[in-house]
Amino acid sequence: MDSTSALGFQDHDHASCIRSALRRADEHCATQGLRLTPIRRRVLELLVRQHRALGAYDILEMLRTEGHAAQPPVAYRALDFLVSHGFVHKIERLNAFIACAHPDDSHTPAFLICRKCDSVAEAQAHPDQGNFGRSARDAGFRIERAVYEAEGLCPGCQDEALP
Amino acid sequence: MDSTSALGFQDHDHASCIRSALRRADEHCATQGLRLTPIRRRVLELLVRQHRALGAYDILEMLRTEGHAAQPPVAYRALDFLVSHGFVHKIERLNAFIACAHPDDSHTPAFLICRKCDSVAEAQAHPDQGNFGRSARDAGFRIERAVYEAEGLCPGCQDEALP
DNA sequence: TCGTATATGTGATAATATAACATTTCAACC
DNA sequence: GGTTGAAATGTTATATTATCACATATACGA
Repeated sequence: MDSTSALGFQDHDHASCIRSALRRADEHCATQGLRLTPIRRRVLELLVRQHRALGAYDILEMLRTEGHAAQPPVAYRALDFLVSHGFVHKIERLNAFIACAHPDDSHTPAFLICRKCDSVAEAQAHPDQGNFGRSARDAGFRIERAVYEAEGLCPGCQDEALP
Repeated sequence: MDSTSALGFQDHDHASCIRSALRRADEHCATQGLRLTPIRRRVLELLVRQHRALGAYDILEMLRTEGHAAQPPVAYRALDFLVSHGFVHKIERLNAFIACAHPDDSHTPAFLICRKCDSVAEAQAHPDQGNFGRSARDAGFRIERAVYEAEGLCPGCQDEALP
């Protein structure tokens, strides 16, 4: 396999991708005094392994098959932690969650969601730039958080019969 | 009152705003052979009048108080119609709906959502431009639809005590 | 006017998310 | 080591958002 891509529609060395994502999370939490408890770490690992967007109830189901207690708050609390510290993003359009592909730098994620195969790639957005940022400034609006999500067809699915 | 603003954080002549929005919808549907049935028109009117984002169940509630039959599909079907023809947008971040502020031209809406007063302004985005569009092109992704939603503070709410 | 497609009425249920409160764990401090 | 307060977890219940399924009604073209 070839090396990890920042964008996500390519192959990559997934085993090392999983290891490094968890290691980075461990290190970040140690540094910041955050508690990456077993459930939180396990939810992150599930998301990193799957490498696609999962609903909270998908995660809950996986936890259950492993014998964890698993009422909905268990999943939502772990996800809240992971999202609020930038390890995971919520994709609003899908009501689903995905492991962050650029966990080191703080950033505004921008998602490219394939409507055919459900793969999701993460790019970076810059809310203060571009037309949207200008509109916000012109309106006197102070942006604190931004959602950028595009739906369409990934390279692989464009090649197949349409639509 | 002063004239209608394209952006939405300013005052405007709301009575004429409502009239013209409905008139434009009537005309557009006549031209395109679409059926703006009484329920669909009523839902559009409710959204235009309120001039803010409403949940499907808020709309349902309003319909009920008017004596319409009002099981959830009634609201969702009307909203589906209005959204699919561009009269109304869904704000994914809020799971709510808002009347389109630029109903004449087909466009990608971009929302500025005030977290304090819940007002929403609609600007325009250009998915093929900017950093996000470039990322999509670089990844070979074909964008068909895009969600741009920013949360923060509107001009009025920035002036008050924070946060 | 007949037939068909579209829209509506209605009951049920699915899918997503949070409230509330008891209990446990953890780490900081004594 | 024991105490304590904050954070995390366990658990029941419920709120919120959205869709399915199927019967009925309405609109519109042939």
